[in-house]
Order: sequence, then C-alpha cells, then structure tokens
Amino acid sequence: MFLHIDCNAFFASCEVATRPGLGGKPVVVANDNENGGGIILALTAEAKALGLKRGIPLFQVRNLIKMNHVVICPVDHKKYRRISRQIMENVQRQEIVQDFVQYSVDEFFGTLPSDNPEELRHYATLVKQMIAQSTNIPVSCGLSQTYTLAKVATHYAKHYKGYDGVCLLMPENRQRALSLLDIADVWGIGRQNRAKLYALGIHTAQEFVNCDEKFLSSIFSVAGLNTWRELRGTPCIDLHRPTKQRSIMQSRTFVHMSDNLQTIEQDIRTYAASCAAKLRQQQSVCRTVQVFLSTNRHRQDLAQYRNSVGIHLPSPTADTPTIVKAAVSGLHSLYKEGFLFKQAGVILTNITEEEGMQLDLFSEPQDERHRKLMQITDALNKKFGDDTINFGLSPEKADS
DNA sequence: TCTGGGGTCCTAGGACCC
DNA sequence: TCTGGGGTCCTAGGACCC
Repeated sequence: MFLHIDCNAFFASCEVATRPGLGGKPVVVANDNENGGGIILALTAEAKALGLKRGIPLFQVRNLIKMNHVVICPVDHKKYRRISRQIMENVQRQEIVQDFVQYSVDEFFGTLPSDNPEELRHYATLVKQMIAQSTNIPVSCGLSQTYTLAKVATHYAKHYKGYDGVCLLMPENRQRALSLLDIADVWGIGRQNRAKLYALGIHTAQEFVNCDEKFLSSIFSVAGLNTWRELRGTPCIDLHRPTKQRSIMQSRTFVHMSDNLQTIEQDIRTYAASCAAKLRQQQSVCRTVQVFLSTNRHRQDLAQYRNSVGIHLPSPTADTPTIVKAAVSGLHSLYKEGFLFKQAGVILTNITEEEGMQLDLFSEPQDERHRKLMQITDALNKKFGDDTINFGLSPEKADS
C-alpha cells in the first residue's frame, strides 16, 4: 500500500514549533517586504478561523490582522528545509516506511508492507506520532493503492476530524470517497483541466473515473490519463527523480515598479550570480541562460509587456562572470522603454554534470584561473556568509 | 501604495535531414 | 481533385505541482 504524508500548514507549523509563545495563537507566514506587500503563504487553524486564507495579499486584510492580534512571521525557507530534513531522517531511521521519497518540502511518499487495514492504520499512526514527538509538526497520512489515491485519502484525513489524521482508502469505499470529491481537488487536475471537465458536466472524481478512456485520450495528454488510471487503482506514476536540479531560477517582484534599466540590471546581476553559485554547489554546468522581464499584470490600466530570451553559451559553464554577462546581454535585448517593470528573473537551463562536460571544438578551454577564483569565492561565502564576496554586481566592474 | 518564488514534464511545431 | 514521405532534434510555451 502506498503511504502519503503531508505536513499540516507546514510553514506556519514550523514557526509555532520553533518560536515559543505562538501555540494557540493566530499565526500567518507571509513573504512580507519592507513596503508591506506580500501574500499569505501559510496560516494556523486559529488564523483560518478568522477568515484569512492562503494566497491573499496582506494589504487586503491589514485591519483584520491588527484587530485580532494576528502574528505575522516572515517566510524562512532555510528553517523549513532543515525541519523537513529532520522529518525525513527520523522516518527513515524508524524503518517502518519503505521506498521513502521526499516529494516536496512538506510531502513524502512511501509504501507499507501489509494488506491488513488494522496493521496499516497502526503503522501510519506510529509514523505520525513519531514525527509529532520529534519535531512538533502535525502531519496527515493517507493510505491507498496508488499515489494519487493516497493523496485523496490524505485529503479526507485532513478534513474530517474523526480520522484523527490517518485515512485508509480501500477499494470497497473508493467509489463513495471519489463521489464526494470535487474533481479540482484531485492531484494532477489543474485550472485548465478543471474548466474542461466542468464544461463537460464532470464535477466529481467518480464522474471522471466513469469516463471512457478513448474519449479522455482525445482531450487530455498522458498526464491526465495517468491520473485517470491511478484513480482507478492502477499505479502508473514514477516518483523517481534525478537528485540534481534540471533548472535553477531566481526572480523577484520589485517593491516599486521601475523603468530604470540600471537598477533592473543590478538585480539581474545578483540573480545570475546566485544561480551560478547554486549551479556550482550541485557540481553542474549550464549551456543556456534565460532572462525574463515583465510589467505588473495586476495593473491593467498600464501598458503591458512581458518577454523572455534564452542566451546560449559557447560552452557549458558555471563561471559567474560568464553567466552574469550573458544575463545582462539578454536583459538589454529584452528591455523596452515606456514600460514600468514589476518582475524580472534569471533561469539556468540545459544543465549537465560538470564531470565529462563536452567542450566545443572552437571554444577556449575553461580558464583554470577562473575556476580557482570560483572555488575560493564559494569557500569564503560558505565560511563567512553568502554575501561575503559578490561577483560583477556593479556595472563598472562587470568584466573584471 | 500594496498581489511569492520556486520547480517538473509534455507537446506542438519549426528547422533540418535524406 | 490531386503538389513525397519519412525521420530527428530543438525550443517555446503550456500544463501541472508545492
């Protein structure tokens, strides 16, 4: 049986677990910036009870937050990654769950070697209790015959108190569970597919399951069909993924809209440099540097422009100056006067292993001095903090 | 005033080959 | 009436996820 473990309101739970005095209080985690922007990313049950929701901008609920003394915690991804790793290690050490994989910072999958409902429930409860004791993070567990069905089970474990955080979805109660589930709540059905299905009069997961396979394959891609098969009890999702990232991205929404190429360029340099550092951390090189630039899509009263460009490097590299230079040239090719920009970012793609990288016949071999410089920079930043040494962050020094 | 920031995979279509 | 017929590779963009 497949097991799915989902941390409840993970970011908010992490704050409550690590900051004394927050227990029982309404707490929201938001990517607040100095200007008061940002949106709610996670919230405790007490905050939900006040009518707050994930995804809404803080400025819309300032009064509600003030009146009810809601605690706002700035988002702290480092902390969440640390706690996530603890959970992972603790579950592995317990040796109950097999084929254990981390799916995201707050979700895990695995299998349990039993068909006996009571045994399964017992094991899942043990795992849940162990996580609560060792990290103070409440989790919900779902068990069923496929990953997708296990996530359905977790949905019920979360929303019905009677399950006490552990829900077992067996074939005999599957039809009932899927009849009560909105198709939009199924893993793999996003906004577009939901709209298509609603338009066809299909609203519940069971109605989707009842569809003819041939008919569905004319509307959906393989991903949609896999979801259909998984809901019918046939496992066909593989969660095995390469450990190294295949793209590395950094972007920001600006506090103030800007048409100033110089300041945007500064930001792009910073993003490109930190992407390059991440790339070296996983011992990889990239062949393409993508840059994107966008106006504020929420301001339909202003002229809109968004565009992106991919710069191909002559040979795969993780060299900061090379990547920064490419990103800057990409930005210059995108930039247009007469628009107020709100967001920009850099994405490194075409990532391969540093070992055995292919050199272009006509390109210069990687400058050994550059490599040394990168190594020393990374070592110093690791020892003394991320911003000890920066690269090419001021235009006049870009090529030095 | 004010609306994250990351990721993955798939597909359609164009360029190019013989 | 009727304008080859396969292939491969690459890329941008779209769909999904958290």
